[in-house]
Amino acid sequence: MSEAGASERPGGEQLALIRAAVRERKLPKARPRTWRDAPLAERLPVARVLVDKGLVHLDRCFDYAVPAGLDAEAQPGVRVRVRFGAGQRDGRREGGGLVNGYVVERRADSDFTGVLAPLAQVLSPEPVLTPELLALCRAVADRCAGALADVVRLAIPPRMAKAERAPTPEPPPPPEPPAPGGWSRYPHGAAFLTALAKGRAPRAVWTALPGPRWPDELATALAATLAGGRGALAVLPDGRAAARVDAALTELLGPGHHVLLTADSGPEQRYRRWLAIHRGAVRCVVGTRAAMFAPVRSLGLAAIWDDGDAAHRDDHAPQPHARDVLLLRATQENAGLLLGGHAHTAEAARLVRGGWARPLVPERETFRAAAPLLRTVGDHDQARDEAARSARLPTLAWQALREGLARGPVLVQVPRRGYAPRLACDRCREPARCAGCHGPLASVGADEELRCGWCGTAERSWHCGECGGRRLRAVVIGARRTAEELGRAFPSVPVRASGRDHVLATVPDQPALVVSTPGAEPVPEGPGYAAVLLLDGWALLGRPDLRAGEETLRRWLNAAALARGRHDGGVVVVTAEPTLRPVQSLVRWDPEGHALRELADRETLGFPPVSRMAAVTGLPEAVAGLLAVAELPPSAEVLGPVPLPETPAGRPRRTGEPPPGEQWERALIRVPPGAGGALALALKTAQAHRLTHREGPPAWVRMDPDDIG
DNA sequence: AGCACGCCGACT
DNA sequence: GTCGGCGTGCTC
Repeated sequence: MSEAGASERPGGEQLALIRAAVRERKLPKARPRTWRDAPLAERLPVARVLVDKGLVHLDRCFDYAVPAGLDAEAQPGVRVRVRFGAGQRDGRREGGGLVNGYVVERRADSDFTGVLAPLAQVLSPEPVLTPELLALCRAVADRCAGALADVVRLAIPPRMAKAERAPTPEPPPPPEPPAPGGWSRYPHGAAFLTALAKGRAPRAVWTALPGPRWPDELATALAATLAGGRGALAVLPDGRAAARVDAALTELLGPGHHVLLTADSGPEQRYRRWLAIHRGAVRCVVGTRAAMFAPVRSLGLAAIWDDGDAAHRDDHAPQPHARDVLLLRATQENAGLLLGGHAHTAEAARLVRGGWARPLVPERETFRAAAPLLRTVGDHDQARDEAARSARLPTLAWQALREGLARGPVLVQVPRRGYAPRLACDRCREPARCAGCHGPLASVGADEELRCGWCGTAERSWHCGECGGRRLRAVVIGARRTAEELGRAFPSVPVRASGRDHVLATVPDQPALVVSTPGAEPVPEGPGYAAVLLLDGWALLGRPDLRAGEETLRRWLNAAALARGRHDGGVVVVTAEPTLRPVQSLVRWDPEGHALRELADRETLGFPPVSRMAAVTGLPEAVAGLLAVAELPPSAEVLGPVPLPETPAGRPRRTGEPPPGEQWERALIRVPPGAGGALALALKTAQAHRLTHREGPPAWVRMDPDDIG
């Protein structure tokens, strides 16, 4: 059976021959091939389709023929079904499963030399993958060394036919520009709102004042953008925070102007809301990270709250970070950007230092009026204090607690279990770092040999870079019980616990002992906590993590921001060495200064975010294999590989973590500023190469890894 | 990933 | 000769 024969209209005799061949199993059973005779679209008969398969080596589009019957509906952006996967035989398509995809472009011709398969079906005429969304997904995929189809899957929720059939209401008219409200407490606050309302694209890093007003301020910025006739988007780290901004926005504008996009809503409601945004019926979105791709029409403001929170990174491949996505959107869609929080990341500091964003910071006086009184209890004070030793609580903290409980709720922040850091200087608590690459030192194996967690170099003569100390100590946690004991010490007040599985949204303005792990602090209903105790800070600070200082300060500031102002008797006590940088930054309430110094340090040490990094993980063979094929940029520096700790039993395994029993390795690759794109491309190409050639077990690639020790 | 291709050993 | 092992490579 020749190609020519197949393209002829088969006569009865030929059909009989084919049937005989099928019966004799010379040919597999042919599917109906009505399309071959069906006429194609007259204009632009080729559809370029993004096939929904997230394989890196398939990270390109495929051309399909557009049957005349689908001509009208097969517009760019619509969902289609196509046959994909099987090869060809005798010039005839056979088999191959139906997969979903998106029409990306209609074309006059194809550069594919073979016979195009036809689109099998247009699933819906809704053009969900708009050119803007496609461009954004492409940029995100490139940045994360991921496949376009994977990113599109994050950006567009699964279709629900019922939601699509519902009629779309008209969008409400733009609201009146809101009053500045809390923004009048910031020197450039009103100007920022005006710029948004006038359709400009201001970019700001906002240091929010302590207290409960930031959701109103965020809502006001969104409303100002709406007033200027554009759309707005705010991404928050968790559902609780999103609900607060949602409530503030409803208070400000009433219902109908915005939607809440969080994981709580079911698939149909989620798609319904997404469609309302896509169709322009709603112009403002408040949500968690799933909202970062929300197709807001003519975006005027992309806002993110507390960008240091780990929840802002999606855990689906290729794990984009909401901050990165919103930065890309602000640039691509010419929108304003608001990066707000009580704390500051080094990434935020970099945007300000480079002049890309302006600081939105209140005057020192305003701070002083809003902030609580901040006190520290160092280890030395603690050791001297015999009386409090039994409760493992220094006198100062004890006093603050007792006095606070007389006036209202008291918050006790306790590190979560499992935050056991590795090694630190016995004298000054500075985390022990590798002399070569500044990675964290850890004691590995039974011989307790000291090795770098990044590059694996053995360290035989460690001494502390800060104080010259030569003794190391393993930093241990014993904090949770302390908090439990506190409850017994105050039997007359109720004890409320808030933690990971058990988060309290609010607490009433009554005396109560509120014990919480970082990030789960209940919002006080009244003016704030009378006192906030930040316990065992050294345990957070001692974590062998690049971001330990930044992260500790972030958690402290977020908890301290819930306290009453000092004029209302609000006190915050932190038990950590007062000379440490994050402790000093807390006491001075200086998140910008901390982030700037952090940024400068990381720059000299060659750390992110100035340098960029990628992590390659997998079985040793996989990591080595990928590194062997990767044509890394010449400036790239490979650290490791080193063995990766096994996934702790009990905790669900995250993507890119070893399955139980497998011993994985990790290599870090670091490039200087500007080479991040080239690094991502090189790693993606290497991935594709290994996958097409079936070269051993798979390796995981992650750009900008968070947990780099 | 599937799935079909092709090129070598045990069987009718 | 032919069936089928799974090593290789492609998917419009």
